[in-house]
Amino acid sequence: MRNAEGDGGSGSFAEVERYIEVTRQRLPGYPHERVKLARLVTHVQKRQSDLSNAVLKRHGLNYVKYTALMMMYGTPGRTLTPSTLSEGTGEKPANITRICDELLQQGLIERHPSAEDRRRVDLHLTREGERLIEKLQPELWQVWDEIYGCFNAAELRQLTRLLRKPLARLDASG
Amino acid sequence: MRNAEGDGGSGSFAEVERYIEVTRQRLPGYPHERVKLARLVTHVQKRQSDLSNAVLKRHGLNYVKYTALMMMYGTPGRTLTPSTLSEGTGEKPANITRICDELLQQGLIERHPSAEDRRRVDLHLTREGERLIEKLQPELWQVWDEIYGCFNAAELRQLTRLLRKPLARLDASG
DNA sequence: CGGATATATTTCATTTATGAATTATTCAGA
DNA sequence: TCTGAATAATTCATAAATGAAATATATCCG
Repeated sequence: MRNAEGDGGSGSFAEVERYIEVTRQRLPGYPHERVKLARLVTHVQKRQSDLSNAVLKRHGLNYVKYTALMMMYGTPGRTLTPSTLSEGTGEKPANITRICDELLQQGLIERHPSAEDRRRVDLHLTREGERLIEKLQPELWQVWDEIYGCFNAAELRQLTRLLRKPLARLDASG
Repeated sequence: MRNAEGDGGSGSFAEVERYIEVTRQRLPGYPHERVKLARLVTHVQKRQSDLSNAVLKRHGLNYVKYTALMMMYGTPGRTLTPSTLSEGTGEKPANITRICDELLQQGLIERHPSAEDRRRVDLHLTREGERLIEKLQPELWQVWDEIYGCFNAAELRQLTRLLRKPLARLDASG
């Protein structure tokens, strides 16, 4: 009743693997393992943002806004700048501005011109922002459990170690 | 190997790891490994879609449109339906409709009512679509190499095996 | 010092993606 | 057979994200 694809067997990704396999046979040299990995990453990412958005929506947030708040929460002084936020979330600066406008509207952050560098803006998590974050945690931990609960400690370490590699590589090469 | 792999180093993800660590100290029970993994997945996904979009843009495509075309290319008969596309790409049906409108405009696919089930629509890759795909491959393989070239065969297998797990799990639980 | 260049943020137009409602068809069961 | 539920696709209003240009400040170096 609740799953859209019950009969297909082991889930929608099986289908994806099938068409990658056909393509591999059509295109000599097709890097099917890398492609499959890329598709997996996309799917997992979609799932995690869909699931967490479902939770966050009830509290007037979405995944990006929440991540922004969490970055402030995890910063000494609970203050950082839009560019740090942009790097940390992967969102483009223009989007960060919009996100912060909204968080400001909601009273979850404050915006102040930076003292040291007047091009900069300091974004500071308000007490209300902190409270919201703390209230939210249990629901989100449940989401992470739902998605990543299938991994034991060793697998988590393994995955983390591996997925860091392509980021380091790209950082270096632009 | 040419990557600057130090984990205390320059990459933007080091910053992310730092704030996760602080948060971990503030919030007892914070599932920092799972959170870190989630953030990694987001970052890697962003990078791969950014990089491939840069290539695809030159050919009037984007990552989703391209994936849609590839799914058709890898399907016997080069024909499938919007719902298959939606599952395979992770995009919502409304977006698939829009995507297909555009691909149609570009002459890369055709749309026909399905014979067996008249609710359905058959999406068929045109000869021109095929040609575009084949022309594009070398450039894209370069992108996948740029991102995933850091992995050897064993690591690719490992990652693929691991990342399949959360998808299977979510498929089952809705 | 002062001009060129780089960095930080924002604005605005546009592209891309989603939710909710709608239409059409199929299917399951009384 | 008929009726209600499920499925497939689309439309439309709206949200979310981006690129490119604009603004303001900082830094580099003659």
